[in-house]
Amino acid sequence: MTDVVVIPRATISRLPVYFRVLMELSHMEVSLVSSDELAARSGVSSSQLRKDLSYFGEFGIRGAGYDVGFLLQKIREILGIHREWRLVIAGAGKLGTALARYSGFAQHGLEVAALFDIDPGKQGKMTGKIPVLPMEDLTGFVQEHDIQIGVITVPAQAAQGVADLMVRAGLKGIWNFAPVRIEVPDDVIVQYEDLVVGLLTLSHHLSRRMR
Amino acid sequence: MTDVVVIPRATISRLPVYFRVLMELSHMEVSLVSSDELAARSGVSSSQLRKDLSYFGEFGIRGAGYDVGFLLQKIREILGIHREWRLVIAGAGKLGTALARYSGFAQHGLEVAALFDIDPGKQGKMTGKIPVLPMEDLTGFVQEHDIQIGVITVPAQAAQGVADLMVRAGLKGIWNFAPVRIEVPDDVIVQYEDLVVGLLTLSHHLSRRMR
DNA sequence: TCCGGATTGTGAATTATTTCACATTCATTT
DNA sequence: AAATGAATGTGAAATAATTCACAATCCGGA
Repeated sequence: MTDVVVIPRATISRLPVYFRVLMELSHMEVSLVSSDELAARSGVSSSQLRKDLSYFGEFGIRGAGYDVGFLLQKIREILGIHREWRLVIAGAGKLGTALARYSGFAQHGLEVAALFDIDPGKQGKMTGKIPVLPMEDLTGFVQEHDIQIGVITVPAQAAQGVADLMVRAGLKGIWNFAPVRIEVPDDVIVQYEDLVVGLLTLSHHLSRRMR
Repeated sequence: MTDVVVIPRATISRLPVYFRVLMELSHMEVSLVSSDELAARSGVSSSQLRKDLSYFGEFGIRGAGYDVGFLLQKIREILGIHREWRLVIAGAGKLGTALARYSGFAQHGLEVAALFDIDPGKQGKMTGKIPVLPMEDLTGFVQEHDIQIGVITVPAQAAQGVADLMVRAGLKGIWNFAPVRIEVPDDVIVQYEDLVVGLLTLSHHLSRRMR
């Protein structure tokens, strides 16, 4: 009877926020921060913050607060960004190329190695420093360049095919922007991202309020 | 003592998924669907689906299922997309221009009217059929063209200034891609969208599993 | 070395969300 | 018109997440 500690989904999604705030504090040369201060800057309650961190260990100093550098390193480890991840993007359309050039990733140890597309008109071009390659080269590229994560930015109807390709190539994590569920083996993790959800949530609240 | 029905956040975020599945069914000329079927296609349990819909009314036919067209219309109304929304995007960088051209919006009655940027090098150009205008023209444009929603895709440090501008222009809904909290009056709704969260969530799960 | 002030870490209480299970209701058949 | 079968709608139960509140502990000063 080992009791498995289950970490709430929402806790994980708040860690990147804490991380970012800690980075700011670090740049401001702040070396110690209380849960009250860190929570306020992150937009959560201080008990929420402390509970979130408590799932992973005891990182604070009672009576004092948290050492910014130390906590930063701990969150880095929890989020798995103390190591580098390399990723490829399938679909060199608007979204794929925008993501490829997005600077937010590099800041977190994430390197976009290549884009892939079935359209020969896009192949061979460069998006910034990143090459656009034929989709059929994905498997070889992934294996040669030690890639771990695949990003899907192709149209919905092509998403399952691309996912299958990524699974066969050995990728263990898929970040899926196509608005469809995809089927993958149990050892592959899929993270869904649906931009329309956010906008329609806003639309819903707006239209409620204007009613 | 009127009991206020509070609708779970998560319920709202599932409606766009149901909507999309219903659209597919509609294209497949399916006119009646059971909660089991609709739920399975949406990746939720059937009781979840029924409970979600029950917050808004009784839309089904006991013993039979849901009329696809009727439910589609009801969800359209709940999400506020039975009317048209017009939006402007502040920040004509990678993300802003990618969003401007994203076809997913038009499909939901959302029209991107213009992009705004402080960089004169970007002003005057067109992104598809959408003009890129100077940031100082935002207020006038919003008022002349009856815009309701503002999208922020500028760097974090510029986000608050842009939000202030949008508030002054009279926008009541803001979709914020900048990774910072912004301060707005109570009558303005802010929807946050942080792409890094999804990727770092994936990174976390991956690194746990590889441990 | 002891004391006072401050802040963490965490069980317990509360609140929110999901699932269960079945009474209710509707369409269809006889 | 009544009986049958099927699937919704929904209170109640179970589970999950958040907040509360305070004991535990640490820092710094006397």
